[in-house]
Amino acid sequence: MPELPEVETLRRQLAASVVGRTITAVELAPGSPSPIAIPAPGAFVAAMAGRRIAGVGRRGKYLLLALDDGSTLALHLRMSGGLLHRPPGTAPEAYLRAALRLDDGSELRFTDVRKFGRLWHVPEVGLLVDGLGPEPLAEDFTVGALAAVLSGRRAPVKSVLLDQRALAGVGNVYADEALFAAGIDPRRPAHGLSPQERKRLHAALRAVLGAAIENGGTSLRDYRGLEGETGRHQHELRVYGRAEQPCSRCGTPVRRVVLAGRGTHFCPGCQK
DNA sequence: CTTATTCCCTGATTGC
DNA sequence: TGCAATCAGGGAATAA
Repeated sequence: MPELPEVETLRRQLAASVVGRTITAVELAPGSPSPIAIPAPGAFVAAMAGRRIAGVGRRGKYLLLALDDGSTLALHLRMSGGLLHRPPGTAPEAYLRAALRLDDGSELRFTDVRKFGRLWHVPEVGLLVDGLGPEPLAEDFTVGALAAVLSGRRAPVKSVLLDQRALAGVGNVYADEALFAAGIDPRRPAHGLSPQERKRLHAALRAVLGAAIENGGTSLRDYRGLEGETGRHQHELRVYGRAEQPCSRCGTPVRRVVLAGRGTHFCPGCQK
């Protein structure tokens, strides 16, 4: 499940490999639903040809390719989407949904088993990302900013962390990991955290997300880097996917419950 | 405004 | 061994 660290890993790889390249053609695999959200597929293909990739950004879990005419090609991998940069002549992957051919003959390929991922071509990127909450790794994301995110929210703190309008980029894996690192029970009402707990959660979010980026992301079922390589952060997970196994810190079996419709992992011994 | 639930989609896993 | 039912989950849509 690509979350902020996985998308950021891809962004950094793209910055080093495709910025400055020009898109010569786009190929879309048949099948529905179309991976192109906006505009209609035909218009999308026509608009891409001849555009130079001027830069690559990220907002939450959106990857944003800035094009030379000021428009943006946005990509969201959702559950099982992948982005690959392949040399000329590479055989097509299974579940290939879209390919951007570049002027050096290489291809940027979007694959997606479960077909939830989407691409958008928009003249103004704000239309897509303005509703997102703050970036947890931004310099101005202070403890106070986290307090503002949590205030007035009676929902479980994990549900709020997953809410992209509250906080951008955190998904199921890193929400569980950050709450473990902060020693907070994911079921606690968000507004009930003490100042000390908010401080711990703030530090934990930034530490966990930062470490995952340094490790090139978490490769569980689906995520791969731009060259198809696996990340390394799956080896650092403390609670996610470890139900019934002893907590690495206190030995209590890790519990799994369902919260916000998502599998939620925590240590009853460490997280109060 | 809030929170909870359903749905999309398909490979992997589980149950009989 | 085979086949059907269940599970996984990001986010949009819907319900309350």
